[in-house]
Amino acid sequence: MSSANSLTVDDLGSAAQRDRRKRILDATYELAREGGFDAVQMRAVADKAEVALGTLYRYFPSKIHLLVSALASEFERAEAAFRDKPIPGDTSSERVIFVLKKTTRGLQGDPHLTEALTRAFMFADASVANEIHSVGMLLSSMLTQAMHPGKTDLTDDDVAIARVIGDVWLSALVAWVTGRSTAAETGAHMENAVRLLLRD
Amino acid sequence: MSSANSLTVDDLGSAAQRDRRKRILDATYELAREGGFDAVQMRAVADKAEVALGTLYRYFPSKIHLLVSALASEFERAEAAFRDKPIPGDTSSERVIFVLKKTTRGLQGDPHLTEALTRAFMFADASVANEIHSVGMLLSSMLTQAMHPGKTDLTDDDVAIARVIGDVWLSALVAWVTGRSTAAETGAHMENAVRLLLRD
DNA sequence: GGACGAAGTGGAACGTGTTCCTATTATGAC
DNA sequence: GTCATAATAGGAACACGTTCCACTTCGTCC
Repeated sequence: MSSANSLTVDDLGSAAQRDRRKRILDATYELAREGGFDAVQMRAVADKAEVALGTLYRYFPSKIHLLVSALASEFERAEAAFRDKPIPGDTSSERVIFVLKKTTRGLQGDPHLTEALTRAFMFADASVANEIHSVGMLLSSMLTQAMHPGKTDLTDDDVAIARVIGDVWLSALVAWVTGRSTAAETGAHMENAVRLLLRD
Repeated sequence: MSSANSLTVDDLGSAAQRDRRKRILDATYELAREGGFDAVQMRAVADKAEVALGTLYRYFPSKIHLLVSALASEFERAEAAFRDKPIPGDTSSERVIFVLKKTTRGLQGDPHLTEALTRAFMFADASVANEIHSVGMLLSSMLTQAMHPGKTDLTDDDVAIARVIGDVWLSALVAWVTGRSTAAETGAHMENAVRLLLRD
């Protein structure tokens, strides 16, 4: 696995380059949606995005970087969607469960895509730290906002709870994408965890 | 990924076969300890175990099956070690933290081995369900025993809590083996989670 | 002890992630 | 406009997981 970083939008000077990057990510999504992790083959991505294989590797130094970057931009969309509208629910747990279920349902609507992104996330090593960190921050921010809408001075416990919920969510997702549990079990397990952590 | 199962000890008739299986797992451990996931190369395992590549694949239908089987037998050892001696600690949380820290320290003493086993576990798909299930049961049993030594009529909450702790442990482990968090952070995060879940 | 099927050997071959090299094209300084 | 440099194209080559095949050995039943 390479130690270089993926090229972000900000790294790219010209419009042509930003367009190449977008074509690559679009091709990745499409292949992932159709056939999951295994279908995202680097030659296929390059072909579909109409870039050379070497160029693909210049933009994303490995398949894992590529998929985790795709995951990160998916999360950016999700986080942005929650940021504006208030989250329904009277208690922390209701709001957190709302966010989890909504996000999870979104993912479960695209099982192959989710499988591809989750597998990549779990397989990522330290060289993907930047991309992983983005995802972690976004998830944590979504959860703490759901717990305490508008609150900025979060306690250590708030952050710890969000992190535990994030862990459970990830484990549940892995169990689901790898066919070890059903969507319903995933949901029930997450609700259980939230109930145990946020007793309000 | 193949859909067949790994051959367990019970599946194997002759002593020569059990010996082959053991040689394969020993070779796997040795390579994993030296160089982690990437160093466990199927040709290298076959060479070191002195079996043909085809035989290796007969015993373990993929690299993932092989490594998750190795993980399962590691957990069997750990679980057996806890089963006999009483677990020190006056409260549930103390005992659970003891078990987690002890197990984690054991794993952290062999970073490459742990990396190999954890990566495999996280990458496993439904075809590895049997092996995964063994690991899950052993982990859950260790945790519930630590929470309530000797108790047999566990409540749903007991089981749910054990599962959440297991999830956190796994996420922490993944973060550690992929170099995203230090051993100390891993420990602190697990303690936090236990404290939030078991308030006694 | 001979026959037969299962298990094992040795190794070629294939697919896909990754690397690398050369030729060509775009970009920017002057 | 010209040139130097970087970026891209196109594709060969390599590594390792996996599959497959022809052959040999082992265990078992008669």
